[in-house]
Amino acid sequence: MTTLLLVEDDLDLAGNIVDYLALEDFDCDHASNGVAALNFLAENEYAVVILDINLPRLDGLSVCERLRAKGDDTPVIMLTARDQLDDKLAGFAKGADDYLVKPFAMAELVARLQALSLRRSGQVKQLRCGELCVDVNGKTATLAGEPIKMSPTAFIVLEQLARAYPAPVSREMLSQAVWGENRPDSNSLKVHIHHLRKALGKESGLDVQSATGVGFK
Amino acid sequence: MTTLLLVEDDLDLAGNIVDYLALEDFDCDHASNGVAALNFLAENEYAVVILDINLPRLDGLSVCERLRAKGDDTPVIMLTARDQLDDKLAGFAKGADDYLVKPFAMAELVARLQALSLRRSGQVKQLRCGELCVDVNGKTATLAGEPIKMSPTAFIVLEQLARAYPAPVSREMLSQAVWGENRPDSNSLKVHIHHLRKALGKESGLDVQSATGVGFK
DNA sequence: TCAGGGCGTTAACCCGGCCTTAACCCTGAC
DNA sequence: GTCAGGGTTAAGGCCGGGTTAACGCCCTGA
Repeated sequence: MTTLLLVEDDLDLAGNIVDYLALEDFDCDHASNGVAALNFLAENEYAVVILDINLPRLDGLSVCERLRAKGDDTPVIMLTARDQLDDKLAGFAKGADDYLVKPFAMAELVARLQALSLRRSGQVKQLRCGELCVDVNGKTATLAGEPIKMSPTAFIVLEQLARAYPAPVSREMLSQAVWGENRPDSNSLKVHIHHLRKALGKESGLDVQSATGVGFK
Repeated sequence: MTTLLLVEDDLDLAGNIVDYLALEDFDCDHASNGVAALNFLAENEYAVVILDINLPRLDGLSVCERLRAKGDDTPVIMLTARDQLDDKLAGFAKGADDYLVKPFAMAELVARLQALSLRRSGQVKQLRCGELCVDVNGKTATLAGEPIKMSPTAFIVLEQLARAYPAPVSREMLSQAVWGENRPDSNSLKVHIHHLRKALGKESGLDVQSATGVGFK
């Protein structure tokens, strides 16, 4: 069951979508104007946002723009009757991930939702970064086919790095992933990263660090 | 510059796409049949795959299916003349991330490519000034493709300059960005700018100054 | 029950790079 | 000629990451 936000002012259509998606195992929150949408988004995490462009109070393009400005990268699929190329480009320019023109087939909406949500977070059990292959389920990793021996926590760190690859991950993020809230005092993380580095050997990419950013792959 | 794989057997169309994408800073490998595509994918890493469905040797749906079976989750955008709903659903079912029906506008293809590639790699926020490319998240900068080695504070200065480009930035602004409130006494800024200049080398534009305004790019 | 090994944590130490500072140099203007 | 402003360079201190070793815990197997 994945949760998503539907932003649509046509209540009939919204109802249809909610009902249909319920059958497909999607749970919908519903906002009927742009301001409400932003409020929902500020308070909850969604797998995807379905965003109509013509909205009261604040139009969909602006909603998307503000969302991105806040650093939120929740996938957005725009839903609108405007089918001109410029409209589409405007949507993508504001940070949309997909753009569907009304009228559309429910089945296509579902397919696109799944492509955006399922694939993105979870589901993918194998992460690949060049020679490195991380099996999230099996808690194992291989480098150029050779299995890598490492401790559980080292694996957690590696998994985080692999997920974000090639973007860097902050120390904060890594601590969060390993310890949750009550994280230990000292340089434990340093040591784990050190172990990880040693486990990976010198080959392939290593991980780097900066004032705030940390490790690549 | 992002690299992608174009799989298309119509050589005229493929040529057009490659040329057009080159203008948009995409670097394309090209495969003209399904088997070749899988070989490319086995040996290289791509930001996105553009995949025609009607292909010699092995059709696009099968290519995508095998790719996913191997655990590869490179984003795939399918490109085909088949516009029936069932065709689209089949594409998504095989693991496609997007589906574009021919004929399509090049601009839309580019927009969708960017949505697929940029977003996945952690929201690459980059500022460009001619040959110079500044990655705000990764805290790195490249000049004509070559990474530039520089200290954190030098990067902050560069980022400010790149943001304002081509407008000049006041010393005041730069100090604010680097130090916040309690800024140091002496000519530290001068030194950092000097380091930055040296890091950038003599090439491309350098930075200038005026009575109160400072550096361009 | 006890011994051992793996793992996580902590502390101590090393090392390099970065930032700062303080000269000094150069050029252009008055 | 002097002065002011920016540019350059070198020296020194500090901070932070990297490395290593030791300790304690838990789980396992004898």
